[in-house]
Amino acid sequence: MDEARFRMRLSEMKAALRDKGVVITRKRAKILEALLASDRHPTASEIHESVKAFYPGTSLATIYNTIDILKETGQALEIEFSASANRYDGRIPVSHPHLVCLACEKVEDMDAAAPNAPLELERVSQATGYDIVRLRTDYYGTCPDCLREPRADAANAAERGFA
Amino acid sequence: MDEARFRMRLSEMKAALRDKGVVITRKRAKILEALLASDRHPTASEIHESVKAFYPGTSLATIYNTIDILKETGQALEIEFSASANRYDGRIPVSHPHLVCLACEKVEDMDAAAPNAPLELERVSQATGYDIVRLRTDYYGTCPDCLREPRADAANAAERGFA
DNA sequence: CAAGCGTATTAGAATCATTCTAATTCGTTA
DNA sequence: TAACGAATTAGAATGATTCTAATACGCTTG
Repeated sequence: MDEARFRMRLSEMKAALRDKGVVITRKRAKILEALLASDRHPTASEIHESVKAFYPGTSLATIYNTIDILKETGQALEIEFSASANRYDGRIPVSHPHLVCLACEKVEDMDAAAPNAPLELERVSQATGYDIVRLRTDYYGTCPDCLREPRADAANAAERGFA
Repeated sequence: MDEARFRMRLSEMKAALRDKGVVITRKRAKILEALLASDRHPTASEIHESVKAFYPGTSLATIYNTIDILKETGQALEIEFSASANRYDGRIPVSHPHLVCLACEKVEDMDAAAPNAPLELERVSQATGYDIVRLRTDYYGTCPDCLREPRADAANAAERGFA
């Protein structure tokens, strides 16, 4: 990311926050910079380390706080590796696409139009120089049941029980 | 999943475990059954609840233990929602495919041949009846750097530092 | 410049899933 | 039945995230 793009994106982010009435404090500005400066898709803790170099007293909570605002305003994408409990599939034990219902937390197999995984791995390996061994595809949304009977929480999940 | 498929898959799993010298205890058998019986892609804790109905004294550690064996033998697929720390992308704040290096834990954007997300969401919504709002695509493997200079651990990640 | 107010920030506790540890129990075979 | 290795256990440890309640900051107004 070159200097010009960096600054353009940075002011874009700040503008988006100000539009929502969020105050851009010096610490928050540093958090945005740290996020943009890294080409590693940093963790909250990495951003924290980076910001502490300038403002030693900064708390991790402030990082999470600012990240929340960025997510809410669509200015940062979270790549979730720590969302909730892992799920297990014993029926089809190889990579395949899943549908995740955000309302009832159901996870379904998406059989239709599943990409041909081995071929896809090969294609991406060729294209990127990686040795790709696994592919993950998840679609997030609301399932037909929950669309019919909307609820704010995940009560459906509990209610449906485990069987 | 009908009864016939259930039993077929169950004995397949047991056979695979026995092939590796793993003893199929009664508890382990129940764990396999609970995993297969659920059409919700259960969590470890859900499996635990289910098994406890038959063997009340069962420890969660036993569930994880058995799941580990299933993963190692390729008999269960883990859908990870709890793997490590979340990562953040401020540069491209909308869903796009990522390459994840399992050696150095780098996360890169995969620009080439990115699917057209909005169209893809629409297509899957149509096909499934879900209201799909988000798509996640991750390719896991080893990056070119780590292929050149192989290490068993994630030392690269620390070494490269954060910038 | 001081007072007051609302937001930002803080340290540390709480939570949750997972992994680890060290002791106990089980199952099989001699 | 004894003995051995594997399975299982409870509980502690770990790590990321969220929560909480108190403090600090920055702005505006008097």
